[in-house]
Amino acid sequence: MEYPQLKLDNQICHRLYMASNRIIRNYRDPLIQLDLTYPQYIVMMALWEKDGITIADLLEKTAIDGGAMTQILKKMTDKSLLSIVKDENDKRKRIIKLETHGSELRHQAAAIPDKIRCSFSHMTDQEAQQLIALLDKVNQEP
Amino acid sequence: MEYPQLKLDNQICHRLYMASNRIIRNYRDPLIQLDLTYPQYIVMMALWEKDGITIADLLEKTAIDGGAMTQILKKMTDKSLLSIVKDENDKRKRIIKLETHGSELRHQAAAIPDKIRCSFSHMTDQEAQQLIALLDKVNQEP
DNA sequence: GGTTATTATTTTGCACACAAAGTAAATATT
DNA sequence: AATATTTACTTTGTGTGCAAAATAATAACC
Repeated sequence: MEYPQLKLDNQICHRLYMASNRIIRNYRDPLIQLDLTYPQYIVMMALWEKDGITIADLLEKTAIDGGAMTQILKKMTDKSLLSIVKDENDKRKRIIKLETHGSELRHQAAAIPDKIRCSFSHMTDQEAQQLIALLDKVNQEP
Repeated sequence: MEYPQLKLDNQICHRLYMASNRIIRNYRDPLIQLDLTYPQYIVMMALWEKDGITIADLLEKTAIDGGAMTQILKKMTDKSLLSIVKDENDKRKRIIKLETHGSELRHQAAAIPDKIRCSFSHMTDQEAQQLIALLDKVNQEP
């Protein structure tokens, strides 16, 4: 083969692309029960961990795009999951606060089976830990 | 912590999501030189490997969404990268054929540095092979 | 203290992922 | 052979990723 680096089978990025799409797709059904999309679910997980943070903090924690975040938060506000409050100390900032409905959803989310969560029935715990470590290396890149 | 499975740090899927987005983002600049998006680049790689295949074959090889593929191929046709031909044996099928411009782009694509291609300056070859094997396990899932 | 630069967020425009519904042609059923 | 089913692909609508430009408020500078 003239250019082996152009073979799809040799491309880590294509495997990541497929794996990411596949897992998000597997989440779709359980998340529809909660009336959440996958990025909205990430926002919820960030807020369940720490409520009342700024949008900038949320962007850093979730790695969601800033432009998308505005739209996502607007939709989540419409669903009464959270509210967006001005920071009185610094009026450029917005603070995101969970509403009752958003907090309560946590218990339902915890019931999503781990098999669906990770979609790794073929994978041992050790392999999962290995995968996490390798993905962290990828995510350290600039 | 009440629900450790809801912690973002414990989520393989969130790491996959970040890693996939990051690598595709890293591809953006070199691909802009070729006037390609990342999914269009995947289609090109599939065709450079095997020209003259059907859309169904292309969908299987690339794991791109069917609805998106129609639009992607239309845009690539407009850029004279390929043409879409009816299969005379089975008129439901379409055969995708590279045009001259599409074939020639291969040499430019081969010049994209491996560091950008894989975005893994922190990663040894052995770790890359490990990651590939683990991602293949993920991609075996239903 | 007024101008400039930086930070935090929003807006806009394009491309794609996905589901669901639609179309057209081949195949299966009877 | 007429109907039904399946296959191959397209269309539509919503949500998101991304870059670039816009807005607004704070911080920095002279």
